[in-house]
Amino acid sequence: MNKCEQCIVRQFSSLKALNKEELLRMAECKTSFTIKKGAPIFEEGEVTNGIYCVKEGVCKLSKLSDNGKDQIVKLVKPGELLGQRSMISDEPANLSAVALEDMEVCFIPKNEVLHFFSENNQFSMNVMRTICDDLKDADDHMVNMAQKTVRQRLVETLIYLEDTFGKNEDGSLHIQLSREELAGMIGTATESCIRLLSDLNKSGYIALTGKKITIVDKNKLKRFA
Amino acid sequence: MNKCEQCIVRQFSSLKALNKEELLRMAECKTSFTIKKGAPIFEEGEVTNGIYCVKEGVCKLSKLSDNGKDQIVKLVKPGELLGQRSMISDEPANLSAVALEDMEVCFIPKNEVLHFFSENNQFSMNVMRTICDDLKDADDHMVNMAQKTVRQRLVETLIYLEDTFGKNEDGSLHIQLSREELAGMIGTATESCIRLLSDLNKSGYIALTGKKITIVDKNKLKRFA
DNA sequence: AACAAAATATGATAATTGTCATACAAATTT
DNA sequence: AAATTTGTATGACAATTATCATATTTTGTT
Repeated sequence: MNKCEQCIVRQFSSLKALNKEELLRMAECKTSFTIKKGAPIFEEGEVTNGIYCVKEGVCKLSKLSDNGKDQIVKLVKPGELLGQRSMISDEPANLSAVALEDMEVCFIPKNEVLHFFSENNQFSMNVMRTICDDLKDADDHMVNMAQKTVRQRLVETLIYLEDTFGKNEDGSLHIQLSREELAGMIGTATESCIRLLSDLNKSGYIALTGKKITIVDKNKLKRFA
Repeated sequence: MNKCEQCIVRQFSSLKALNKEELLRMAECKTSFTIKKGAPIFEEGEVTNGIYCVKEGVCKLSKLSDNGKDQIVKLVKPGELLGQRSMISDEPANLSAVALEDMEVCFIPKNEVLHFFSENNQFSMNVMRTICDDLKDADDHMVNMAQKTVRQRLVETLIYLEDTFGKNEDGSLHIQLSREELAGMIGTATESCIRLLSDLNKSGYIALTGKKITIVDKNKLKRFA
């Protein structure tokens, strides 16, 4: 079992407020998992009984809509925690978490987290701030969904993906999403997503090479949207 | 100045965790306001330096989109607190709050709230849970915006309005929204909103009498959406 | 009461987006 | 290597929704 004290991602999460003693305690009760690309960490409606700390890999948080389509609400990077909201509200998960890449995550039981909560005010303030950030993002996202066209949302999502997850050496987006998943992020039909990508490609704003998407000129793309 | 201890709405908000002493302290530093229908409590981008406790009246939380339209993110009832997120994140308001009816609100300065935060764990847990509820609502709302048709969103909003704010004696929705505001809730053009209301009226699902909207058969309307 | 301003309503039309069908390409399995 | 499955692409068309123009009604003001 690895020591949380030495974990690289610790300093990027709410957990940075924990002291040595608390980290030792956490290391003892945590469980580490490896999750293969495409596998779920937890599913909507599941009782999680704790939180997950993402050490490596990216996952999507999504919700199945009545129309049978999966809407992606958020992408989660290493250093972030999963399941905080459900734990605090004491409810089953509202969203499903599915790995987009091979992942390493640690599970920390609920009672342990709640213990740190009551003992370490800085920690609980950190968690609270994270949830507040999520709420702001969700509100903003909602306004975009309601008021922007599919084309605008697609362009903004592509730029977000490059800014957040970076590019490969060849300049293409590092994060690999299927067209269906990309459609699930912007809230549209897969065919519409493919068609718009195709348009952007023909107009020279982006380049498509197999599954790879390359933003040719970010500023021009931004101005276009 | 009224005593917070005797305030009716206290028991419905996170403030119910405060003890007598804390309530006395709060009563001394709070400021009461009367806000006329249509007037703002605070605007997007404004530094608020505290939270507002809604004693009477309903307000809308909205955000101006790039296309010039105002998207309504949430309606806030008596007993709820405003500006919690901005206070915790230590950021200017992300949303504007505008009264939909004449209102009575109390302003509680930030440093006072933060003091209760550090002293009273139950209070901070209550606030945290409220924000978690908001986050869940926002996520769900986002999925609806992305995946449902305007008609579905309109129907669900009408039912939400009746369930949440009740009806007048004549059966019409108690809360009064302009067509533009209703369009701002469901994320569509005002004309589209009016047209769909007109359709629902002609089909007998709802009745329109001037500005008043009456849901004729809630179950039928639900099934229809 | 008369007027102006704002809100609601409706028509005509265009633009956007979704759906279904089908083709093609790539990945996976046999 | 052939075959099956899965993902991507495109065409044709229908449905939804937005925009602009213009009535009509309601509200507020003088």
